[in-house]
This record gives sequence, C-alpha cells and structure tokens, in this order.
Amino acid sequence: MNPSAIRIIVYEDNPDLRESLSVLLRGSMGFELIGAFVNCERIAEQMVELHPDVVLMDIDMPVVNGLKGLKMIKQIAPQVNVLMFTVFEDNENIFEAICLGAVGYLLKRTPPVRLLEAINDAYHGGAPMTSSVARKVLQMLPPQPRVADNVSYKLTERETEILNLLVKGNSYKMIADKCGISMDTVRSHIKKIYDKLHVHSQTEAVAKAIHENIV
Amino acid sequence: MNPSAIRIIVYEDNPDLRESLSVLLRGSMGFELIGAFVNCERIAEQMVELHPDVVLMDIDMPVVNGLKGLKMIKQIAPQVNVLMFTVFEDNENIFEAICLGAVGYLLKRTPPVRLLEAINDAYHGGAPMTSSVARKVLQMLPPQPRVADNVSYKLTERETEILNLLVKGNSYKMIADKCGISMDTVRSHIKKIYDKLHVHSQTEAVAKAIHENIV
DNA sequence: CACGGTATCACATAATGATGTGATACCGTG
DNA sequence: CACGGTATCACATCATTATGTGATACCGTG
Repeated sequence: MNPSAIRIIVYEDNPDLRESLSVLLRGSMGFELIGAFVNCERIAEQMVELHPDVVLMDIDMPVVNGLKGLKMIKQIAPQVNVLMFTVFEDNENIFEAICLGAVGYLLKRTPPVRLLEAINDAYHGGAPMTSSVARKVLQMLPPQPRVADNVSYKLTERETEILNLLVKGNSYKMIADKCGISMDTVRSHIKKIYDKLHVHSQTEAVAKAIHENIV
Repeated sequence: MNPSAIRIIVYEDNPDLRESLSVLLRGSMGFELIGAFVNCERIAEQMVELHPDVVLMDIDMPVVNGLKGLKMIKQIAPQVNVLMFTVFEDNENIFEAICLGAVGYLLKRTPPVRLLEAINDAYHGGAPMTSSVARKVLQMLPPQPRVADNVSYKLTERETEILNLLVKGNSYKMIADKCGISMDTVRSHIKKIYDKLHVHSQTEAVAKAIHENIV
C-alpha cells in the first residue's frame, strides 16, 4: 500500500466497467484502489473501515442506487469526495447529486486520462465536471442573484440598515441603541419604511424584506 | 475565411499573451480569429460588425474591464458565448461573471490544447471551467433546498397553521377570526410557538419561519 | 383509568409597537 | 439661496403584543 496515493473506492454494477476501472487505477501512479463494489449495500461499513479519499459512484445500480449511496456517505463520512460517474446526463440526477454534496459529475465516456485527472482534482479540492454538466449547474443558479433589491423600494441607507436590524429580531429599543439614536427616531424611520413597502406591521415588513430584499 | 470555423474575438491587454493566442487560434483548424483587442472600449460596434461565436475575455484590463465588457456583450448580443480568461481565481470575480452570463471561466495557465477544447465546448453549449472554479460555483448554490422544515421544531398542526398566518402579516385578532377561536387561544398557541422556536417576538418567529420552515 | 399532549378559553399586567403632528438641522441641486 | 430629501428628536395616544397563571375538555396510550 502506497501511503501517499489517493485512496479510491469504486461502486459500479457493470462487471466489465468495474474491471476496466480497477485495471486503470491499479496501473496508475499515485492512485490506490482500495475497493470496488457492485452496489452500496454495505457502504456504511466500507466507509469507516476503508476510509477512502475519493469515491467513484455509478448512479444506476440495483438495490441501492448511487444517489442513496451518496446520501449515506455524506451522513457517515462527509469529508469523502464523491464523484458521480454515469451514462446519464439528465438534469434531475445532476441536480440531486449536487444538492447532496457530490463534488463532481463525470460521464462514462470520459477518457481514462481525464478520469485520473478528475480524481486528482477532486482530491485536491476541485469539482471536476464536464462542460455540459457545468452548463446545467449554471442553469440551477438563481436567475439574477439579487442585484437590485431595496433599490426598487428606494429605501435610504439608514432605512435599509434599520430594516435589517428588524429582520434580525431587534426591538425598537435595541435598534436605537445599536444605531446610537433615540427610539423616536427609530419609530420615525420605521414608519417611513412601512410607507415605502406598503405594509402596516413589523411582521409584514420582515416577511417582505426577506422575500424581496436584502438579508 | 472559413465558413464552418468558430469565429472568435479576443480581448486581452497583454501584447505577448494576445499574440500567443492569435498564433494559437490562427494555427488551429476549425477556429477563426476575427479580432483581438486591447480593451473593450469599442466592444459594441465590434459585436455587431464581427458577430463572433465565442469571445475570450480577460478580466483585468485598463479603461473598460472584462466584467463591464461582458455586461455590454450581454446587452447587445446575448447569444455570444463569453469565456472569461484570467489569472485571478477569486470568488468575487467568478461570482460576478457567472451572474452576468459568462459561459465559462478559464485560468490563464490553461494549456493551449485545453483552451481550444474549451472554446469548442463553449460553442457547442457547454460551460467549460476548471475544476477549482466549478467548486466555487457549487458553493454559490443554495445549501440545501429545505427538506426537513417545521418537523425539527415539532410544531403541532395548529401551531404551524398559526405561524403561517403570522408570516402572512395577520394580527392576533385576524388569526382568531380566520381560525374561529378566541384571541386568548391564539396568544396561547403563539406563546408555545415561541417556546419551541426559542424566540421572543413575532418578528423573530417570522424570520426564523421563513428561513427554516414552511412558506 | 390515569396521564401526557393538544386545544381551548379567561383574566391581568407590563412592554412594545403603530400612528399623528410638529420641529430642527444638514446637504446637495438647481 | 430656497427647496426637497434625509436624519434627527419630542410628545401624545391608542392598539397590539408578550408573559403569567390557571382552568376545562378531548384524545390516545400504556
């Protein structure tokens, strides 16, 4: 066993592919295959006993599929870098896998050299994925991550500040203290905020602020 | 001019790098360099006159930087695939660029072959980026699309219902009406909700509810 | 059946919030 | 310099919320 090599476990139900991967990994410097399994049934034990650095995880497997396997890994050994490895390039699986904490998403048609690079990247804190997967990930990003927020309601700086403090649960008195102004002034600002947001209570203002503005 | 080649414009202020890129692109089959400029000053005209398929955009340029250039491209010719090309790998720029619609983010240390692949990917609908950039993009994704909500706080049905009404801006009186119970009962429920959520005001409860629970 | 959890209501008090009116002061723009 | 916008404060009043204590009733489980 090579102490400096990246410790890898493969989950893959296809015997041929599993064998090819094994051969590839065993034959490559810096990589050490410490396990290759047909499915994720005993994944929990395998994680604690073998403590891999990187897991190569097929998605479409019988009994316990790769997404469930991923979920289990993240519960038991969240530090493990899991690379999804699949023929499918459909949004649903990609989305799921990313949300569950997979670090990368490779297609099975990835050439061997790239595969090794990807494992290496994953181990060193990267998130290897094909450019087509990356495009799908980009599409998952919220359309325009909040650029124009309070602007639409034209809150002044002070008002924005106070609204933020409100959202964090501060009372008038606490806001007055934190801002170094009197409670009456706080009242005055909040009244103006209500006018601008078209609300009539803290609760509504806070809900609206969280849904549409800052925070 | 090769009609089937990918039409590329490069924006790069460093003369050496610009020259290397030009040589690389001119010498490669399937790629056609249709322009290489020092900055984005005349980017609008260049877009309409040259209609590139892919733009390779340096970020750190004098006068008009790459992010501004990207923004202008997206206004004038949003279909153009813009690849950011930079030495920096800092979150702020990546975030900005992705939000503004850049299709990929390459580091200047990318080997030439990869660069050509990336341009090709970008042209064919991919989003080429280094694995380290991809990791940063993943971190931009919302943590976990809320699966376990009020369950964690073990609110009863009634309490959940009332909390929802609170979030929508209802007063005690309105809630009493809508639920057909007395205000005192509403008070009683809300008190219990506060206990369970560990808060002491409507505002905090609403903020917490929106951030962690239903709604 | 006794017990714990839920839902309901009542009474009481203190704290906080909502709204109104009005005033002073600073700042930048036309 | 006058004006509009912003920020500040004061006084006043009414409404709403927060908290506490206690009671009744229903329901399901052990």
